[in-house]
This record gives sequence, structure tokens and C-alpha cells, in this order.
Amino acid sequence: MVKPTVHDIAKEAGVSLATVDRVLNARPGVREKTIAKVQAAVEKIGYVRDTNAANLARQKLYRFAFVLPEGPSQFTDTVKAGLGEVVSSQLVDRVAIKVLTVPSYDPHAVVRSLQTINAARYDGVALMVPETPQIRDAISHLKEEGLAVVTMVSDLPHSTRDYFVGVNSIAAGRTAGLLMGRFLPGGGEVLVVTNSLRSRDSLERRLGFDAVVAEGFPKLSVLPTVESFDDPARLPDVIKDVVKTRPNLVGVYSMGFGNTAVLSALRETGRLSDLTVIMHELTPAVRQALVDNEVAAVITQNVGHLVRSAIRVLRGLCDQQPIYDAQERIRIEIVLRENLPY
Amino acid sequence: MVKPTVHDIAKEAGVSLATVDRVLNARPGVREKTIAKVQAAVEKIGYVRDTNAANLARQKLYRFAFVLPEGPSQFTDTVKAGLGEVVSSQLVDRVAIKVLTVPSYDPHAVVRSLQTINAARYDGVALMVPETPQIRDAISHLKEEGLAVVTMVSDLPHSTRDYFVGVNSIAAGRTAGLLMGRFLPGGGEVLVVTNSLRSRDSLERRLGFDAVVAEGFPKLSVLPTVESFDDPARLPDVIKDVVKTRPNLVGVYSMGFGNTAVLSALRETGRLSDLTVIMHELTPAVRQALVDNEVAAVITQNVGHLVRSAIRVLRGLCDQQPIYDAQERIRIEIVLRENLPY
DNA sequence: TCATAAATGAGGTACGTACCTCTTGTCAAG
DNA sequence: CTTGACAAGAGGTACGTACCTCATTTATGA
Repeated sequence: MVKPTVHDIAKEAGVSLATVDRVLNARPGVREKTIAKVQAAVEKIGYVRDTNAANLARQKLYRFAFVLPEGPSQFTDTVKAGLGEVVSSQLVDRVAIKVLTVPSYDPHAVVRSLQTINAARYDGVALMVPETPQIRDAISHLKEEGLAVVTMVSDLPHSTRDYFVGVNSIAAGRTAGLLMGRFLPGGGEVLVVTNSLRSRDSLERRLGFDAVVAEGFPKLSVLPTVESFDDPARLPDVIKDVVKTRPNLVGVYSMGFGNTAVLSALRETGRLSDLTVIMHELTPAVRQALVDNEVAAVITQNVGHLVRSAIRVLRGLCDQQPIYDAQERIRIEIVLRENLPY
Repeated sequence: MVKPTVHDIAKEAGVSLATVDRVLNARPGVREKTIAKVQAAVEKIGYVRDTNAANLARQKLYRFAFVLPEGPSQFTDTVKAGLGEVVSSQLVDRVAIKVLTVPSYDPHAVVRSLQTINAARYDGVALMVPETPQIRDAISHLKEEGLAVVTMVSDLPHSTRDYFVGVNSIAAGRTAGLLMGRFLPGGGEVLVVTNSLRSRDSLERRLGFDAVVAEGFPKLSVLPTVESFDDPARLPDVIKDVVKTRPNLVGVYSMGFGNTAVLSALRETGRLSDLTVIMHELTPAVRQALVDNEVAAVITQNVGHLVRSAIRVLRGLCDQQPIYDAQERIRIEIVLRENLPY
């Protein structure tokens, strides 16, 4: 009762090894009838391809480019770290990964960077970029070149990308809204801070947040979004102003960019300890704030999963294999002070 | 710049392939100096063992037994499903897994079952069993036979088991306590329900829960634990009684066994919608209750991770390889209505 | 019925590692 | 100077799959 091999299939189906190989690897030159015969044999003896041997034999190298926003973002750093770990730890093998950083606030620069990517040097691309028409065009171009394209974290649904890897931002916003409402049954005003609502995920988070609060927590009123527009220096004054002029402010929802700046601004107002703060993305600064009881909860996604999923999907696309959506779904994680991962 | 192989090490270190092999696989017959030379070469050229080739070459099969509690437990069912998935999906290969179910309430039966496990048929065992002296002895016996032994979900810290795979129950209890406190800033009485405090994880959850409530939420008072002692029929009456006689009851913390019974008992009291309910383990019934807004939050652990981790650890133990604790740490997940995994 | 193309067979090599045997070299104790 | 133990080299086979070439069979259409 050992594990059956291709030889066993050949014997069972009464064909040669070469034919079995052709069927298994979907190569041409086999009659329909013979294909069926081989597949029946596979079913019957329960053959499963030995991926170790297969990977060893097919000395293929997948060359993927990861396009990430540049600049001092702790979240992006985490993603880069995750990528580095994945590559070094051999958890995913036969992949060569090149990280390209682009100034995400400058769509033209992003496009220029995407234009340097071509089929001669890469088999696939993972993108963490904003949503603009130019970038959508650049993605179309990449697809025409024959590259596999996935978007990460923030999607570009109306582009020709093959797949999106990341959490449902609306659900993430809804989760934040639910937590905020549950934490503040007495009601009051909630401030929402983000980098820019031009970024799709921010917008969707806000939508989800508002929807849940409106449905379930009428005592809570959500103030208009404060945007930093990629300039963290802009935030402190606005935040301080809101905190000062709004005595009923009870909560702050920071949607994930410039969390460090948001935190220090809040600290300066001296009212941080009275506020229920919920943030996105578990970066080092946010983690510390959680430990210090400054932040009530963090909504995050596991970057390790994110990165591995992107790689799996890219590989699947290159091999024209089906993608199991269920396996690629990234969880919306809730982190409190007491369940901080080590 | 291709991936270096053992041949490259041999060339770099100026030794033969056989010697490199001896060093890499820690076989005897190599001088200290030579070992150092080879290791230096490995470092220098950045060699990493090709696990595909290694696994292919070493045609070893790991035979593991999983001992799980029998009976109609939704949680156990989930674990079994996870095991089935792992085995079938080839995510972990070269492992043959046999599931043994035991009546966990009968330590003697558990011991008898463990006695059927021997080194001739298995290389390792994963146990999900209660903590009794007899079972500890049985574990010692398994270790003497030379088997790798890991405990899952609930630990037996004073046994000779090699490793524990699961969450820190105290932290899980603390997380539940923190959520309960945050959800109920007005204070009131909280009922705690469990199967039995004889089970180590239940006891620790309770400890963690109480600690956080005492530290941070003085307005909350935790009532004595209600135990079902493996008899779900016992619960309804007690629960109904408490709910009836305690007008200040605001929350219920169910620590993970018989959640279905707890839920239906609470439903019958008609006060479920006024209560903040927190439960452990995301089973189908609990999931539905979450969707229906009957349960506020669920603390759970990813059984997929749990099972894969157990297998990884068992394999590492068989190979006498170091175990990376950080990788094997199971997260304490918080699930609300809005971040339910699909 | 034969030419031609398509389908299949036979047999090989390669991937990188594990593990085996047999041989040669080295060095020190007797 | 031998003996023996140990270190190291040389060279092999095996794992299961991918992919290649070349020969041969079978089917198809004129």
C-alpha cells in the first residue's frame, strides 16, 4: 500500500509512461479516449502527484515583482519583512522575488515603474498601488505582455488584474464600527482619520464603519473624515483642533496610514486616556500603544498570509491552475492587549 | 547566480561530496576542523538545503496517531475535519495519520487506548486528553517506547510530553475578560459556564478571565462557575435558575464545552437578547448564534493551524530538529459578527 | 490501398539530496 | 614498522517527476 506513482498509472491504464506524462501535464498528442483511460486509472488507484519530485524535476523559477509604496510606512515595512522571511525560509520555493518601491502618491511615477516590468524578466507582479486610470492602463499593458497580475491590500476592481489578495475592506470597516459601538454603549462623537479617501480601501472601510454605526449604534455620531493626504505633518493640528472643540468626542478610528502621527497628536491633547481608539494594521508603534492601553483594539491582517497568498496565486496563475478562493481569503484579525501575538 | 548545491559546498570547502553530506546530516566520521570548514562554506555561499530533493531522497514516512475525544462535540468534529483536509490536500506530505477516538471522561479507557500505541506502528502521537495521573503514566510509557508526544489544545505540563500545541489558556481567558469588561462598562454580574474545571484549559481560562476583570473592571462581579461535568442535560436548569434569580446578570462567559446546550438554555429564559455572551470555539452552532446577534464575541483558535502545527512539531521531533516556538504559536482569534471567516 | 499525420511507446537524462560501499590517506600507539 | 582506528574521497544508486528524442503503431482521408 505505498503511494502510487506514474508507473502505476501506466500499468493500470495499459499505456506507456510517456502517455501518462502527456495526460498529466496536459500536453497535446493524446486521444480523448486515452486521456479518459488514464484519468480513470488516476482516480482508481488514487494517484496524487508528488510535488516534491515534480518541483525538483521541473526546474522552473517563478520571477515575481512586488510593487510596494515607498516612504516611511511601518505597514509597508512589515510587508517587506514578510516577503523577506518567505523568501529566505524556503516555505515557498522556486520563486525569485524583486521588490520595487514606488512613490504611491505620484501615479505617473508608479506607471513609469510598471513600464519597466516586462515578460522577459518577470512572470508575475503583485501590486500595492492606488487606483487611477493611468495605473489601470499600465495593468492592462502588463496583462497584454502575458504577466500574471494580482493586487494586494487595496484592489483595482475595474482593471484587468487577475486576482485580489487582501481583506474585504468593507467588512474590516464594519468590524471596526461594531467594536466601536460595543465599546461605547453610552454614545458620543467619533473621529475618523485616514490618509486619503481616494484610496479604495480607506473609502470602503469608512463605508463599512458608517453603515454599522448607523444600523446598530444610533447614539454614536461619526464626524467627517480627517484626511492627511500623504502628509503626516498635516494631521496633528486638525486632530488637536477636533479634540479641543468637541467635548463629546469619545472615540477615534484611524484607518491605517500615519498611525504613529495620529497617536502622538492624540497624546499631546492629554485626552488620549479618555478616548476609545481603534486602528488598522498592527505595526510596532501601534503594538506598543496597545500594550500601554492607549489603543483599545487593532484591526489587522496577517502580512505573512497576505504575502504567501499572493505568491501562491501568482504561481497558480502562471501554471494556469485553478485558484481556491477559500484558501486565499485573508482573515480580518482583531487584536486587543490580551491577545497580542508574540 | 543559481541556487548553490551540495556540490558547490564541496568545491568551496575543498572536500568531497561525501564529507559535505556527513556534515550536513550530522553523521559521524568528520574532524571538527573539517566540519567547521564545511559550515563556513555553507555560510559563505548561502547554501540552503533543497527540501524537495531532500524529502524525495529520504523516502521516509511519518506515522502519527491523533487521539481525540469521542462523542458529539462540535469542536472535535472541526479538528477531525481539519485533519482530513490536511491529509488529503498534500499540504503536509510523507505523513500517515490515524485518528483514534477515546471516551475522554473515562481515564481508564483513554489509557487502554494509549497502550495500543507502540513504536512498531507509530512514530509519534498527538493527544487531546484530560489531565489525570494515569494518563501521565501512559505518556511516560509512550516516551519510553521512543515515540514523539505532543499535547494539543489542553496541556499536561507535568507529563513527559515533548511539546504543547495550542493557545495559552490564561491569555485566552484574559482576552475574554477584557472583551466582557469593555462591552459592559456599566458593570453587573457575569455568569461563567464550563464543562469541568478539572480540565486544565478551563481552569486557566477562568483564572485569566477573573484576573482581568478584577484588575480592570471593578464594576463587574463574576459569579461562581457553573460546571456541567460532561452532562449537558445538567446545564439548562442551573442556567435558568441563575438567570431568573439574578436581575443584575449582564453577561455570560461560556468556556467552550456544550455551547449548544448553553445557548438553548439561555434562549429559553427569554433574556438572551439583553445578555452579552462570549464563548469559546467557533463551531457551527456558535457561528449561527453570532450571525443572529445572540453571541457578542467568540474566542477561538484556528484548527487548521493547530493540526498543521502538531504535525510539524511531531515531524521535527522525529528528526531531532529544533522547533521554532514562534512559528508554532497558535493565535487567540476574536470573532465578531462582522469578521466571521467565510 | 497507400500516404500522411496523429498517437503512442521505449528509453533516456536531469533535478538535488540521502545514503551506501569501497578505497585511500593519516597518525599515533605498540 | 606494523596495526588499527578514524577521516576523507570516489563513485555509485535511488527517490518520482518532467521533458526530450526517436522509433513505431494506429487512424484518417483521398
